[in-house]
Amino acid sequence: MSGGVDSSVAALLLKRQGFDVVGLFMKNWEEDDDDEYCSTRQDLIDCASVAEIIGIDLEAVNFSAEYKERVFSTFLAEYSAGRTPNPDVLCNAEIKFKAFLDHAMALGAQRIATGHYARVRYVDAGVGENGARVRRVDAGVGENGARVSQTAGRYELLKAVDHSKDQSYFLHRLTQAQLARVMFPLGEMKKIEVRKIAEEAGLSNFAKRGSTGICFIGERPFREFLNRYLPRKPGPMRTPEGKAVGEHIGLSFYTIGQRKGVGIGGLKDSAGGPWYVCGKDLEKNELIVVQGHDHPLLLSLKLRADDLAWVSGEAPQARSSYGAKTRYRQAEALCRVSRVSGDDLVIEFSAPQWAVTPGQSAVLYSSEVCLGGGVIQ
RNA sequence: UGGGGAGUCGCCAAGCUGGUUAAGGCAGCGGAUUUUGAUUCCGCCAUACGAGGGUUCGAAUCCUUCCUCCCCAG
Repeated sequence: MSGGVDSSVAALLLKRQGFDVVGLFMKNWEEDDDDEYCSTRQDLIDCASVAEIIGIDLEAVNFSAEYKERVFSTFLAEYSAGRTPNPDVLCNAEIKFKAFLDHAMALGAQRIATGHYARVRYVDAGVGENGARVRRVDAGVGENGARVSQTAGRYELLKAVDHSKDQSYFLHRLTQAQLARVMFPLGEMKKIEVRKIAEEAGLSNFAKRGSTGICFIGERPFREFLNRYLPRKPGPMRTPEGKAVGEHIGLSFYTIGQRKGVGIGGLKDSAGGPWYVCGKDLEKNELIVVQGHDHPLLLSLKLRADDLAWVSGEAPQARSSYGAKTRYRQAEALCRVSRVSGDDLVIEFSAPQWAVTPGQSAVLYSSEVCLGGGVIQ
């Protein structure tokens, strides 16, 4: 439980369904305990309040060490390499659904549940991707816990019913073993319904604003935050034609498609549109910028990804008509997988994608099913 | 130095045949959206028009002096 409405309602729903629920509050970041952006204290208070109301025990666990070691270190390494990682994808794979899952199991739990908007279903053996003989894995199933050891079928990660809140993107690196022990009680609900349930149940946080920013670290001025760990390294900003148009503070502090912070004002003979980052030249320490949101250099028809992870454990077939997302909250795009191996994957889109960014995850979908994905190169 | 041109918000840039509150864009700031970083959307952003004098009921817009910059001559 985070202290937000989602995980609170998730706990509430399970409790109502008769599960023996224990709330676990994770604290995974302790470098900013006293600063203005730290909301951990309040979050814990909210958790305690909710736990009291729904009548469950609450425990706190601290995975700060694991978080730093398995998530934050890669986060920094990626940024210093000029890329733009998605720490929350890693956080789910390594912390929430690994360290935390293990901890819960050690405590004697059968499953863990979170407030994510996504669904899991168990598919019996012999049924294809579009098979009809599927069996929902939800709160009603699972007395006997995980089925991962059975060779009979497999688990699928599905999008949330409410596509506008779907968070399967963040969960795409989860494995069969992990999914076998996971429940997402909110997968079929809409956010408004969740808040309504919270309000009706008298949960004090029913109207609490959703948290954003890197999970466990929270929302804060990003440049300053990054600058605490990475040094500035100024250099020129250039157009693809080589014209110098400004100065950057360090390649790590920018991402592809970024407009804010580029700081280029009006130029003598330019059209006057905003400037966007479209590339980085690490050798020369130059930031490449273009003018206009629809500049061709901001568009990609294909991408290569590696560090692959597939929910089923097996790579999907190279074929057409998959859906793919190159970042969270971007419309899914029609694509074909033109090459896939154990090491990497090449995706070709039917329509150009805007600001495909190295370090972000490319996630594949087959209609409602999240297949997994990799890291964009 | 002579001749020509220009000086309007951090940067571009309208307005400069005088008339209520000085366009717009970029940047910046604030907010909305958002469990990454971005994007997107909305709002704010020159009592001030290089400086000083005039003319006028009224000037960024006319006159004048000075300052600065650019171009061509030398």
